[in-house]
Amino acid sequence: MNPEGSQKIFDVSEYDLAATLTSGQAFRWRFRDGGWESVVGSRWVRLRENKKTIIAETALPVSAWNWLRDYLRLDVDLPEIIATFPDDEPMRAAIKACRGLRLLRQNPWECLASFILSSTKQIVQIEQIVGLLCERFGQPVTVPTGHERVFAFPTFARLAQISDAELRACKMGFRAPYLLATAKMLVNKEVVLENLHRRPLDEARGELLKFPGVGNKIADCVLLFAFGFPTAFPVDVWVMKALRELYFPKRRVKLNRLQKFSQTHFGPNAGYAQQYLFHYVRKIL
DNA sequence: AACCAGGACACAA
DNA sequence: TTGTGTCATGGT
Repeated sequence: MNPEGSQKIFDVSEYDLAATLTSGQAFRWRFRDGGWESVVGSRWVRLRENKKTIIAETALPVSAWNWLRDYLRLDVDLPEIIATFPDDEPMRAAIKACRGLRLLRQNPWECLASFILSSTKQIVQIEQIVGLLCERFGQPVTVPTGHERVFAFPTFARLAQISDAELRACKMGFRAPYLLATAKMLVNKEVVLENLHRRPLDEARGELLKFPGVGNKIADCVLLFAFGFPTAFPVDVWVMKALRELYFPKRRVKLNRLQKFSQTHFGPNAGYAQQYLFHYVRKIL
């Protein structure tokens, strides 16, 4: 393919790349030429899946692949996770419909910024906004010869010096001041994202809630998709629909009640269960 | 053409 | 604590 780059074959089982990369946890993966392309950190990468392998290809030489193993969480034993799900009808249906669905481990800042931009937006629109942001303010990364230009996710230091108007021009609307203020707080070290994964869940959530535009739902997304807290359970409109229609049919249950239910019912890997429900209801509704 | 989208926030009651 | 309007933009 590209003689300058590297290729690596990972042995995997129960890993559905398409489901994982399009399930609304990451917003920068695109399917092209038979593979999934994105930027992880500052590296362009293309992933293809065979029966029992994932083939990774980079544009630059790579000596160690732990950055990608970590991102894809290749060490996770999925059947072991699924075995902890509650044994009820909705979960059985979701598991059956989402074989191989995984959670990623994303960069905290990119994840936080992306989900600040996600509120009351459809996934396709979030992808568009994030795409514009990277294209306009991100550092260019090396791509295979002849490939279109690709950019890294912009740093918070870079975004902190961008005007409100420039951000709104990326179609993010009222979310622009939230993103800008968040970037500035990070520059000033009012909140530090590093090592947040070592803190207790509630403390880590408390730190994330300090950012403007971040409430419980977005905080839980970052806790789950970036910091790897296995019980974080973001409840958005889709998960709310899933919980209402699958667990409380024909009863008008309030969001607060659903959140309490989610914290007690889904076990030590509730976050994974949540992702299965999310992906499941979006397929059947 | 209405309705809705991986919400958060200020403000009522 | 629980409910309502508002914010910006575009897909379905």
